[in-house]
Amino acid sequence: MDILKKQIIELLISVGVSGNIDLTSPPKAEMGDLAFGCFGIAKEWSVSPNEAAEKIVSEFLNLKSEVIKDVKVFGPYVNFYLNTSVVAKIVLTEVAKKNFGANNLGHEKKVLIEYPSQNTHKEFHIGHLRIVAIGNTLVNLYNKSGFKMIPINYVNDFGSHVVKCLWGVLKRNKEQGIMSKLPENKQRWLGEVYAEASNYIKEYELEVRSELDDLQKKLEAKDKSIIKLFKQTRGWSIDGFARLSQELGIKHDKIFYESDVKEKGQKIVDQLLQAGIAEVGERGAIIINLEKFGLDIALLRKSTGAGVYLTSDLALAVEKFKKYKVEESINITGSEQEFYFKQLFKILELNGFKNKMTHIGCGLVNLPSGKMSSRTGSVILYEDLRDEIYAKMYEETKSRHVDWKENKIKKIVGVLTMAVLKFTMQKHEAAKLITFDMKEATSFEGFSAPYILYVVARINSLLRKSKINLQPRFLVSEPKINYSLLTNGAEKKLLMLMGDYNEIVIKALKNYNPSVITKYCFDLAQAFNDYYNKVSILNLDDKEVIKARLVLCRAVKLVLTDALGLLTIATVQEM
RNA sequence: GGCCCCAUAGUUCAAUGGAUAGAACACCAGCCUUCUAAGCUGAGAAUGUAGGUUCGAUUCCUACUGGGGUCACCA
Repeated sequence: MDILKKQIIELLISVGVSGNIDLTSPPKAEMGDLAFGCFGIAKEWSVSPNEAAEKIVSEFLNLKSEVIKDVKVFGPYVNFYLNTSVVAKIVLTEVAKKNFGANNLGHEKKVLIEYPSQNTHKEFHIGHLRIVAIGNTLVNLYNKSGFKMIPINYVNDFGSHVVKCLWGVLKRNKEQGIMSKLPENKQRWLGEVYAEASNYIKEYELEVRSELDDLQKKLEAKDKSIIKLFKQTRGWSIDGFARLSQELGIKHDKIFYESDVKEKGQKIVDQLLQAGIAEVGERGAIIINLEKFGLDIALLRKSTGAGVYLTSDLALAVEKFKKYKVEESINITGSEQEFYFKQLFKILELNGFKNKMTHIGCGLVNLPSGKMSSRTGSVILYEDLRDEIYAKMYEETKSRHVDWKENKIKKIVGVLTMAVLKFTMQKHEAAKLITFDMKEATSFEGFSAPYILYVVARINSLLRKSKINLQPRFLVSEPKINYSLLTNGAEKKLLMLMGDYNEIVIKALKNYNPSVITKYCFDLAQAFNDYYNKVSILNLDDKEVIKARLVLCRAVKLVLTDALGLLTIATVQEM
């Protein structure tokens, strides 16, 4: 498609158009395939956009081009009607190439990406799922764009949430002797204990404050009375995360823990204090005044001497660049941490840190009832959502395919479940808050993963039933295909969409927005369903037409599979 | 209260400052003796309010209204 656009842009230049030439898609198929808006050039020529369009079209009548079938004026636009067989040849040849849709914006540049930065001793809910889904896709988008991505995670295993959770475990154990009869999913159990404890603490803060402070001091001093329980519970969380990472397709190069960098962070705080950048605040806490930057006051060290999240993050920033020598570091978190990251980056800057750091704030996942809150129990855990979707999907699949074996159903339902989870979390603009609706998430119609996987399954079925052996994918295109047999509007629409893939990848990357990809998958799948319902692909007399259409169908499958792959969504043969 | 973000059909979401504001769900009317009906076709339905910039504003600016987030011992 780049090739195609380039040809048209060159022709426009040859008739005197200059500047940044951008070709867009007309709103309706009857209005052509590509359009050039004459607003900019009209100004340059000191005529109205409509006059400029007329002038360009009259010049075009003298030009000859294989690609362009016709050129028409629509008000201020010059619209091009393309020769479908030429488009087919170009697009289908491109799609068959290895790594179709890739670009080289990155020039091998090394970039580090940190997500989802969750905590041990706490629950893993659907908000975390969203960050994981988006993070995974960003890694893929960067890699497809010629960057060398290094995904890492930073797990906070040492904050006051750990203290609260341990306090809760001890309390429960004392009251119920619970440690001997723990459930299998201990990571989840810790999350429950944390929620319960933190709820209790909020209510009876004054009574238990000193107990908590004492526990935190013991923990930081690695006191024997608590360190064993800490290590044990920390291990449960970490094992749980490892399982979830595997399940969700996260491939971290390394996992940093707060306990690794905490002491280094404290040293940086000392330096900041000595340099006069930080100061002593209320009750002897160490703070840094960022009011002149509009960033209020940040706490670097508690009055008890204990560090906070910021303390460790200062050291982590240094460590990351030292270890990986990357040109940029990206953090993906929930948008509620935007202010925090502004403070962090400003402090690093004041400390003479010059490396490029970017924060991407993903919109939170709300429920129809409002914000998720473990306090009121209105939290949807990732595992619960997964199981719910799996159950519905299983029922659906079983009722459709009574003859399928249990193993086959389970395998396919497993793929579909992950697809639904990831698609749901990426169908909206990444930065925007979403309202999660269970009913919608477990409905498998319309703008959803099954709709798209269904198209891939249909194409697989066509390819199986055709009994025509197409060339393997990477032997470029089909040498014996008669592209002029692809003529109808639905075919052209599919070709034009596939031709856009390259630009879609770049757009998604530049906006840090995977929803550009989900939307694209849906558009392409929808165009295919339209095609599928309009024409026959296999039930035809002319074998050459069957072959040409099959090659087109296979191209759609390849592009959809690749795009879904960016979203870390796998496809199925049948469903 | 300060700062940041958001406001589009009944609902959930789209739309680099450009053509008649697109989808999905829900609702109503149709399509399986034919390649997978998790599909397709058709109908109704929307830019919070008031200004401004522009040839042109859902998009940019200002104010207002409503919602969310955040603002040193939480992460």
